[in-house]
Amino acid sequence: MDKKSAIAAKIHVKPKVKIEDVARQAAVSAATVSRVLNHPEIVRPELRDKVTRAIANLSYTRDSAARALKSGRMRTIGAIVPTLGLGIFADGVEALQNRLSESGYTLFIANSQYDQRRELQELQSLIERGIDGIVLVGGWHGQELRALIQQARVPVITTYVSKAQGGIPAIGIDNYRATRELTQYLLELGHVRFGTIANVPPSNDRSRARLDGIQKALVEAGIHLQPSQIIRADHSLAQGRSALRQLLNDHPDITAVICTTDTLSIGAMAEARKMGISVPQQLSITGFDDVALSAQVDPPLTTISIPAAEIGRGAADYLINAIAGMPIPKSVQLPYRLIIRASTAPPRTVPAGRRSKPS
Amino acid sequence: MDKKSAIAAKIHVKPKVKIEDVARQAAVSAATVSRVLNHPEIVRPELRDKVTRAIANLSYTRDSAARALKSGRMRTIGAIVPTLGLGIFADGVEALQNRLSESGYTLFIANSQYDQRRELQELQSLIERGIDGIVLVGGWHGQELRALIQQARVPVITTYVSKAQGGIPAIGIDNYRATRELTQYLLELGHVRFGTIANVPPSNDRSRARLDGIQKALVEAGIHLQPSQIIRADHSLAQGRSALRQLLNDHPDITAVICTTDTLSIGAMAEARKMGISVPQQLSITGFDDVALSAQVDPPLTTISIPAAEIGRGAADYLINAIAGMPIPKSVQLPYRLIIRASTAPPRTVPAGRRSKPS
DNA sequence: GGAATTTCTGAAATCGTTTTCAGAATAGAG
DNA sequence: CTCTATTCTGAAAACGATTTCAGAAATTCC
Repeated sequence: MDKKSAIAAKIHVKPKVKIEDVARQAAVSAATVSRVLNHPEIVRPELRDKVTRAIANLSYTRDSAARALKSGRMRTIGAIVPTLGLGIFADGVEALQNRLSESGYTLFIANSQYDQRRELQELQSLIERGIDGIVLVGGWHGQELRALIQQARVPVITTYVSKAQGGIPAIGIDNYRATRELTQYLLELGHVRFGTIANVPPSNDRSRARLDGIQKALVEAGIHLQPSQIIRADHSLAQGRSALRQLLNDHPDITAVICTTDTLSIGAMAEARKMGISVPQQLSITGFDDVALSAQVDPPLTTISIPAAEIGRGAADYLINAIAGMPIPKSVQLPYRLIIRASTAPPRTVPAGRRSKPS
Repeated sequence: MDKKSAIAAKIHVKPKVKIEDVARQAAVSAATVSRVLNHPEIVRPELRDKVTRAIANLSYTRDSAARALKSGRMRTIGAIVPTLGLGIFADGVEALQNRLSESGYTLFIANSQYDQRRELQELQSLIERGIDGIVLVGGWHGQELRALIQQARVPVITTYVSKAQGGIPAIGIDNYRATRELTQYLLELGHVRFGTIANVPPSNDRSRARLDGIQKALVEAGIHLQPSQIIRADHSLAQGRSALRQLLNDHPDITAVICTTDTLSIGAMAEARKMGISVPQQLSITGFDDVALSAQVDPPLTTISIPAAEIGRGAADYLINAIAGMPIPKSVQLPYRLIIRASTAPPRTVPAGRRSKPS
């Protein structure tokens, strides 16, 4: 008997409650129920209450597929980030999701693993799903991707960069100016011999812009970096370590190391400690991103702070407005902040000690 | 003239190509096109080719809303995590998304900010969207939430814990056993006086299980922790710092501090360094999670490693199977690993020096 | 109190697929 | 070469909500 009823329960999957059931219970038409749901103000309060009660009673929830089909809107945004493993992206996505959720939108998420091929696939899949808007990271996207977007006629915004590229609007900071300012600060401190650790891949346009900013500032000061003064590294602490080692091996007289990422600089700082080099007395190190950890390491890291949450919120607002057909800016430039902490100091006037390092 | 054509272009939004257009071009019926799309093997190769070509020609993509409406499946999974800011969750979500994507599913993401109220809302929204499966984190969810899930008859899995609770299957590690083993290791090292830093909220059942595991191991060794030996802290480096300070202030003779989270232990280590206490010589510190940073700090942290990526993948597989009606396990227990690094050592036989701390 | 507005409500068409059902075409058997 | 089995294919009916259009009810005005 038990078994039988269990089976029966399983067979009778669910007599899904639909809008007409609500209409019947409230003794109105389906149209009215729909109106209560979508434009409550246009239906007489009396009826509205009856309907609301019936909805609660039957615990009715509308079928979003049917709704999407009829209205042509999925109420859904898609985001493709290189990886969620980076705090800075995770924060942005979280803010994006929160803001979207407030407006009744839901967020689809995908990650590209820094691979353009992969990004394109995920975008394709998202578009097939009929999303209403897209959030991308960075400005460097293939021609194919742009074509796909244009054909799908879906609003897009690209984040963490400040310049619209290929017609895609952007929201973020000016990476180039940021590192340029940071480098100028180091120059003002009196540094002359620099090393740079930049994250790969170079196809990453944010990394590229950051590197350009550094070089620009240096060139303006008459300093030209040799290729061996620029180490490329994966985005990891371990690579930051080995990069610093290599840098100091080739150029023992360097007094400042500029990294394009906090992770790299924290790795570099760890290695410096291991090598017995004191930061910032003997070596200044800077980062970029201002992740939570950066304020807590010893010494606290001088870096550039990116308003990730604002970027996320801004992207959400942008898309919501774009979908609603409201006027939208071509791109939004958010302020970065140069955070000066204790990992930077003027160079020793007579850089000694390290000079004697054998070969 | 330019203007006019621009307007015309704007007005003619998009003559969306639908299945019938493809059918017409291929000179078959809409039904056949649908079949080619969904069960290619049952249609004659000759026709199939014609249809495939027509699809490519018109670059047709099916409307997922209509598809979802008719077939009753959204091909969508929803995940609600406490926050994406924690690397451990971000990694899990990333793995989840990757696996889902391989199977043609898309991932909705929401975050609850560790708030049950919020979690419920997001779940409601996800269910209204007609998702086919749900991924939750942790085992402690309100009665309301369970009712909602049951009513929606959607497969669910809860992650990062190992025991099914309230009928919700789980995939993850046994947090209780993990800290118990870790604590036993410290006991074997010879430690007798312990401090604990546990992350709040206590409603967090993973944190709770970890704390229980610690206490169980200690009690087995005849050691009872006083309330003041257990500090509760938010999940942040800064709180780890202040917790350690408080702990040592109240109990200067402690030789080992067990933290329920790497973040807390890294904060604690930073504070120990500042206080001039050497780790592990004077104080052993342990963490939980094995985040990327833990291997890189100085000294590298002894901790428990959680297989986040496997959890993500496992959750994806579980839901995909559940949706397909395949047999599914009640819950899956994945192995954690005790990673012994350099932040732990036997206690000094004569704990000196720190004793003299004033007050 | 009746006519002219104004405000609400309901019936029915529609969104784009999927799928059932039956009929057409092909193959196989005698 | 006809008759029965097999495959395949197409017409049409869902899926469940939204929205237009027109008609009913309530309100206002003279």
